[in-house]
Amino acid sequence: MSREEATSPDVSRPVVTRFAPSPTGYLHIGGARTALFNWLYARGRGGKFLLRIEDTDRERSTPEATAAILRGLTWLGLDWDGEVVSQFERKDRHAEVAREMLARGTAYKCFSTQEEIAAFRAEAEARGSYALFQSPWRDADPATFPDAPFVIRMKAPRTGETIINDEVQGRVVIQNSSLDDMICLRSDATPTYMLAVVVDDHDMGVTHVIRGDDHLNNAARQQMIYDAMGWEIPVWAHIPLIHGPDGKKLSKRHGATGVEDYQAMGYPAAGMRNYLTRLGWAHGDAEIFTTEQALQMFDLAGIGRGPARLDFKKLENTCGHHIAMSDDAALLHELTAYLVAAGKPALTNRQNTLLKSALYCVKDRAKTLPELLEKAHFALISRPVQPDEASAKSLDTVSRGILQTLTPQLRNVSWTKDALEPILTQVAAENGIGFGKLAAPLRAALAGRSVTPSVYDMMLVIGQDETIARLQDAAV
RNA sequence: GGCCCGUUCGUCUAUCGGUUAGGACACCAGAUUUUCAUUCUGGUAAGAGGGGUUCGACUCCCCUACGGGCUGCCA
Repeated sequence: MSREEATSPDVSRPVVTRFAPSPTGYLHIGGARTALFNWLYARGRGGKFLLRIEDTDRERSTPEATAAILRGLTWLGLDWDGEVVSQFERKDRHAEVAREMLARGTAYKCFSTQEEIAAFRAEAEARGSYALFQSPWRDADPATFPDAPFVIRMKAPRTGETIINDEVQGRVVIQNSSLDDMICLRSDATPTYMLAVVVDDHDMGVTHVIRGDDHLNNAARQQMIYDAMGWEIPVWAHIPLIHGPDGKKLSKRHGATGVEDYQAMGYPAAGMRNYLTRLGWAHGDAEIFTTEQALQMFDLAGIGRGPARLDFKKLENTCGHHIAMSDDAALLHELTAYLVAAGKPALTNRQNTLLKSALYCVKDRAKTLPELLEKAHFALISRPVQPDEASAKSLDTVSRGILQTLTPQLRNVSWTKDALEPILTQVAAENGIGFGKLAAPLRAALAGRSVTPSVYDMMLVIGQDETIARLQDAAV
């Protein structure tokens, strides 16, 4: 199979992967998944995961974007090794390599101006054809060089083919005749992306380049630079991009595209990781798994070749499982971070304590953090309880009367479900109503909601005194 | 325009020439439940189209369609 043949592992080298975003905006969901795949691959193999900010485009790069990317990765729990590398700061090294290519004869100085190149293209277009720009300086005699600005271009082979052995895409053959002599160093001596990635990946010891498949074609040009410098080519893995629910390329039109938006919407990081891992990757029937399990299972062979669409329902379902699975302390911690991210007020100590004791009965019914908070509403509020519209309806005069007869019976009982259950059932029976009819006003009185956990759980969580007080409030 | 990549239920996917094409989400029906939810049971639902190769193709090859990418002194 081509995917197996594509493998050229060098088991003697430890795995080094990297995530290399350009800081032109927030960390979008597709980039987050790319980072996750790199992280999983490296960490699952005892390797290193590096972070490099591709900030060579000074016009569009901002420190705010870099900060947002770092925040996003941190939230997702994707920790990187060593310092964050700024590509811009390595520009001297890039220029050095360009000069070395010059010395090796694998690159050349090109004095063609941008106007000349534009004119060349315009002419080709006017003829209705398309032609690669071929620099007249490729084989020029240095004696003819003008005293003018120049760029350094790769002296790319014009015949033959370049073969990309990709772990995901298989063997991809690119005709060299379809590639031009790309610019490596601009006339202002700054490197282009094409040169900078290769130099950085090489210098950083990157062994596996896992990135979006929009770079698949670029890999051929980059491979030429590796060859020109006599460097070892990394293992390529070009993964399909994520699309919106409508199958179109992900954009702002689809709403939330930044990972921080997801945090603010209350998706737990563990659920997010699980969902993103499964998006475009599979390992048999594994659906819900911990990060430790993902680390064990993740491999390049499991990555699919088609673009995957975002499915919020499945995201929610996955997150629901993770909320139910996570331990209370971690959940509370995450909840705190969520409130900050969502710009909501923090919980008081009292609320925290009550919420903690309420978790057992709300954890497995929430798919997101705000949903969890809503289910735990009864534990977060203090008297007087304000019933919402739906629950207020069940507090009519009849049910108020019932609450009045019930409350005194709650005073001298041991506060356990076993002791409370017979009392409530009996009160319901005495009034000739089903238990459901009694539960409704209880919910309204205790939580001010018509949808809550079991009334027993609520009573146990808030305690005897608070229960009686809330019932008395509602009974008058 | 040229080149490159992709295409299995609505969605994420399994399958690596021989399966009643499996699982998950969603959806529908039923059961459990003091509400909602959870949980449980069952169900609907797929190989883009057309040619080959082969005893046999979802799987290999070609063409078409559709989607995406690259084709910048952007990354």
